[in-house]
Amino acid sequence: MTDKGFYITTPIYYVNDVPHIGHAYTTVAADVLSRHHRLRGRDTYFLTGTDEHGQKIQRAAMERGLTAQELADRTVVNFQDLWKVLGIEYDDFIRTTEERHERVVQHIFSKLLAQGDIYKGSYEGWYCVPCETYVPESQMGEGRTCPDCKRKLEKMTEESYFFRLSKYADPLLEFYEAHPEAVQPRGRYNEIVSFIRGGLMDQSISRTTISWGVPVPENPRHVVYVWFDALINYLSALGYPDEGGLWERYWPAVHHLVGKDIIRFHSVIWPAMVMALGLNPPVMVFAHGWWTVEGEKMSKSKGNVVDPFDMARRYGADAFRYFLLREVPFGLDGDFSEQALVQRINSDLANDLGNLLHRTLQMVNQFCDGEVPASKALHPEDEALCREAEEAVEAVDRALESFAFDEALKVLWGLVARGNKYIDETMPWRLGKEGDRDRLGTVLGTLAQTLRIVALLVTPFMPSTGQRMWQQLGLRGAPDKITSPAWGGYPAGTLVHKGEVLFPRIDLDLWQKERQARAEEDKNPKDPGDHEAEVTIDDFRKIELRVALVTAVEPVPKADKLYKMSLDLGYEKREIVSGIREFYPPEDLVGKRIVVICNLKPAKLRGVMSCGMLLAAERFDGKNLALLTVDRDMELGARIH
RNA sequence: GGCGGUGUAGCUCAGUUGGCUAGAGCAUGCGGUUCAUACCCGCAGUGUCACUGGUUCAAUUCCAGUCACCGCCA
Repeated sequence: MTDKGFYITTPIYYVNDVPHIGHAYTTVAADVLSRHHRLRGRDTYFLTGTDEHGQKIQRAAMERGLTAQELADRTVVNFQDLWKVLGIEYDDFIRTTEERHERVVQHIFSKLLAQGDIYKGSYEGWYCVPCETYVPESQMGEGRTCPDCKRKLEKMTEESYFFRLSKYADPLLEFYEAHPEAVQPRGRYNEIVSFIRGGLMDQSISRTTISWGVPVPENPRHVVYVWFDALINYLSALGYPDEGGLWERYWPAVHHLVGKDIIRFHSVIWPAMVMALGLNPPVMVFAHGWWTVEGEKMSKSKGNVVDPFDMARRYGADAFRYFLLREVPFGLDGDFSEQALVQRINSDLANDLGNLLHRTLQMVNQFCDGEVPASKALHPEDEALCREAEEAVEAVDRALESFAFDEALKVLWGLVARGNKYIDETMPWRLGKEGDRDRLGTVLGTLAQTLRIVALLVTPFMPSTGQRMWQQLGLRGAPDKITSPAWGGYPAGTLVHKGEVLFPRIDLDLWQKERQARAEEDKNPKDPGDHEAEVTIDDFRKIELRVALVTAVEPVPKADKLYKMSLDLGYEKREIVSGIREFYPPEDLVGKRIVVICNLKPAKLRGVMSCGMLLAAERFDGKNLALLTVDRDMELGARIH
């Protein structure tokens, strides 16, 4: 590897998605590598972000009565929150709707257009008008129909800009022949090379049928196609092409972690784009596998999508991180199940690691008043453990050099097992009772040294666990600041602070029962109980509900829950007061079409007259609510029956 | 159909350029221990190394074929 630096990226995630285990997987992996290399003193940069352009976003926004930007602003938070919860420490988070990105997309487009790597042509394909998408030959249904809506496809010709990918087939092959490690794992490398050998077609990179994207500077009727736009984030985030930008420092020492579904974009189109810019292609694209859930493919319709927030809350972020990287070799597909996660927690985290720390500190407390004594003469078994620890440090480094997270963790747990065995062999409790202070001190000191190394090695994988071990061992500073995990860094005479166990064992019977109870509850939701007496249709008709547009929102003074909202009903304007301030910022409300009761008797709230009431759904616990809106365009004042 | 990969213990997988009784973890059984989160340590296993044939003193490892599964072929 180059010592130029270590630039690691995740894909930028599409804001239309809800974060799931796949997003968490890639990002945790990148975080571990980033933390690890940083700790080894390497110049490291970690980038993640979101992809916010494109037709799907545009349509999803319309369906929810938002602008595309509003939708993006709202959902980007899902990702940023998840990264906080999972302890992800990125250096930068880029959004493709940021000015710093769009500017670079336009710059690159213009540059490539000027030098002839982009040209104007026409795109011909089979188009589904209702779905507004082109359908490739391979995905068509019987008799040229749309795979989604089953309707007939139409042949369409559209003006489009093309990237001259064909020109880069040979340079790409040359590059890959010289750098067989540039696409990993090996199987993917073979696929990519044989794909390129089959010849490359120029790529359509602009659309005139959609508007949510970066406009082509030379021809604003066109919007840059979302993939061309998105890939550029890896450079735009580094301040390309500005002089003195980070890209000069980190390019091409970039390592792209991607799912196997998007490897072609990253190892064919993207390197070609980069070559067209006169830069060297990325040093590595690593395609990891996919997760199934309980043996089945994950899908929204099956309802088996794993929610990383839920896993982190229920089992802890560190345990979840550990499981993802330990269970399956990076690059292969894996299967997720809560059962397997719980087993890992119990056997690896609780029994092996947590218990090793716990029993060691317990003996320090019990036999040495909480103070780790100085080591005296070393016996062969002490030296063996020391050697083992030093070898583990090297082996973990080596494994991570090839992104073999599972190997690294196996090595580390081998050291933990050695520690447990060492205790059984040396029997420090017997030394304590027999009063062999010297030997006891040496044994406990050796264990403390070992645990210190374990904490350091564990930290990139499980940052808060490393921190907790550090603290319990009574060490100063922080494990994510120590750059060389050398033996002997544990000072004699240190007072330990034995605290709560790192990972409580999960009682399997109890866990099963709780799980069943949860499943039951999902099937038979709890009755909230606040039911009303039966009403007739005439009773209901007395309530006049209409569609209203929110035109202005301002807080009511001295009332932290209230807004004064100006509404437009089409035939008249009026003001209402509403207690939704803690759930919606004003800018989220203005422009929304909501549902109001118009014939409610006006009332004065905090000195402000309220002429009507809006409708919202409230969660059982009252901790959130959602406004009622209409699900398609509707004239103001429309009556609701 | 073309190219590539995989098939090893109940489960998940390691097996470097062919060579000592084929390994690890988990799960199972038995024993030890009591500092510890009923934890840890030790021992015990079971395998026609997919199938058939070939090369070789020797093949899980190399070669050919068969079967099964998987990936890529915009």
